[in-house]
Amino acid sequence: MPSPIVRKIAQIIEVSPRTVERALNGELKDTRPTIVARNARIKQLAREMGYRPNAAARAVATGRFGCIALVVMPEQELLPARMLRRLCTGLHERLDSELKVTMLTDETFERAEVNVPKVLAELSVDGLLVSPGTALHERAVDLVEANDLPVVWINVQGVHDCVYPDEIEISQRVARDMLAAGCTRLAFAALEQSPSKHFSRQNRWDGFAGVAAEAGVACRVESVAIPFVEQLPQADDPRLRHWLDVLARPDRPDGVLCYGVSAAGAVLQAAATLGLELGRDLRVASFCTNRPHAIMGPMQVCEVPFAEMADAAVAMMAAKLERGGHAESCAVRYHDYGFWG
Amino acid sequence: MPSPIVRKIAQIIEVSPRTVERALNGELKDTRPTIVARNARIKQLAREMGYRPNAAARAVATGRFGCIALVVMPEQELLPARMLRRLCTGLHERLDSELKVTMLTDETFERAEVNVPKVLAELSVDGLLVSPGTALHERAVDLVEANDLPVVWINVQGVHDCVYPDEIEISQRVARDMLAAGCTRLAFAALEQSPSKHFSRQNRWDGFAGVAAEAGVACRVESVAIPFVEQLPQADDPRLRHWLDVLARPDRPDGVLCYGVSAAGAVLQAAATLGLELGRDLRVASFCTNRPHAIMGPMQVCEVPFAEMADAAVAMMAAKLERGGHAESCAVRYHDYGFWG
DNA sequence: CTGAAAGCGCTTACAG
DNA sequence: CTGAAAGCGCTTACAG
Repeated sequence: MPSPIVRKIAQIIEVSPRTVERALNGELKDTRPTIVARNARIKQLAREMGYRPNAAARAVATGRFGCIALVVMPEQELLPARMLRRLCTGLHERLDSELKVTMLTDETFERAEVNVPKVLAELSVDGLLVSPGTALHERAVDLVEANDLPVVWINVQGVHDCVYPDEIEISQRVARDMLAAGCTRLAFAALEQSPSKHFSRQNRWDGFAGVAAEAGVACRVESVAIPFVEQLPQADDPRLRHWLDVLARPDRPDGVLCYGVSAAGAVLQAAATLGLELGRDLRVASFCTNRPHAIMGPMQVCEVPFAEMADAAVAMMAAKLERGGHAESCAVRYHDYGFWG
Repeated sequence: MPSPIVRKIAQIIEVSPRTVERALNGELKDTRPTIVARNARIKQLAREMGYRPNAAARAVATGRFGCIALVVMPEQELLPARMLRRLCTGLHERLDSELKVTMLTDETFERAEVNVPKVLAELSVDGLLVSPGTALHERAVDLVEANDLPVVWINVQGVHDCVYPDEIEISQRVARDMLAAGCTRLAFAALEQSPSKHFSRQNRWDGFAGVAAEAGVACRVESVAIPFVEQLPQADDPRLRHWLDVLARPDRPDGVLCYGVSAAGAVLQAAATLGLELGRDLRVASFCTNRPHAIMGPMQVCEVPFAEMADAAVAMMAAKLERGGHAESCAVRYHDYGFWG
């Protein structure tokens, strides 16, 4: 049975409810003025009476939900607003779909069958975008794959159905730029904790060190172990101490690529403290998740291309929804923006 | 008609489909071993056959969607992951609901009736959480209120249905701390562009300057005009130049509260350049949206309590869903964490 | 184009 | 507890 509002409109206009629905859906292509006017009247009435089509009812009838889920992990800070933004608009434009955000918590993993999020336990979306951040829990993979919905993995490196940044290419670019600028002792600044499990850690090093090796230039890792703290960096931060030490050596590096801004902050501050002039004595480049708004110092910043990854993920989802099966993974290129102070 | 899987299970167990559904929903409280075993078998079969209840069908039947929308604006970077996290878990736990994220784009505002997002144009959620960031577009208010769903405004200051941080109280606290530490010339560091329209701009100044005035201590605004750039701060950043100038004066401030980390970065860097010792010559405090991971220098950081706002928003939504009508607005207290280098 | 019917999968309400 | 029926609001498919 049609909704009360639709029935009331039907009564007023003196047509069947089905005709009202057709007019509302724009299914009527009759161009005769009478019909066109009637349809306009129907739409007008619907607006006045506050009619809104029930998306759930349509989903039941069509079997499509018009909704895609974004599955994320709780630890991660890796949910940049610009990615969310592009996912929203991309899904809207390309798939006429909305975005549901779900989180896999620790509880989800612990109590097996009990705490599965509704998106995975019920039928309510047409596909899954999974953005596990830096820590891809094994149980998460199982949970997602237990579902038979189309899946696209974001920022995960795999043979198919993955969208990830081309970390190697950008790292090579940075290394070449440093060499071209005359650097002779390269270093890769990293932290030892969690992100080390993420492919970006290895890829960034491989690309950077690979170019150095080819050129016969020294390159080493400077990795500081600090407990992974959710708290602010401290005044006697171990990262800062480490870099004060490294940059004081006679054979100090003159070109440093930092895994993230956390390491970069330490390098820059140490350099400033030691009176090194950036751009001359030392060149610094850093990856970052979000563009830093605060002044950090003259360095080159490589922003992880989350917006472009979102676009690629939507495109891949569209292809899978249409054709089914697996999709070829997609490495998204960094568009770095130079910034040599 | 029940779903094919349910019917098949019913056939196997030799009961009616309705009984299968009851078992699956845990509606059966009969403790007789035979029944208990049968129900377990039903659940087992459902699992094996990959049965998942159709959320849309349930929504049609019950009139509840089990979903809340988060409406955000595109310009904003104000969608901290921790807020999203708490919204997800809070809605799940307190309302057994999920979260749909929608964005109001410029197109939404321009072409009136055409580009209304589906969440607002259709029936698909039980309520609206609106987080407009720093720029509350007037059309956005209209669009949201045209809907008759329960609404909660996040980070908006209004008489009812709003959840926002208590900017005045925290600013007063900072001012008192600075005075207690012996500061005699206070300054509020701000930028002139967009956030100035947000209530936080006025409130932070009012709280800070109010305490200074009461104590008879000088307090002024140092507001730098820079074009609102989506690009990185530059080497000869106007903010930096301004603060180099301000801190070089003989009557330079010795206690500075910064509107955000963008301003704070300039203050800290200028202080370092001029050889001022933080904590002795100069005390700096700053608001921030996201906890900075990079070392910025010894200062006090007031992190906008987005997680707590999310909790309050969920609680308010729960209340409105239950009781209807308006809810009293809720000012969320900052829990600052001192950090004096 | 129009209308009456059946169907989507689930829940509510009512007999047995 | 169990089952048959009706209903939620929309779409698909089929006559007129």
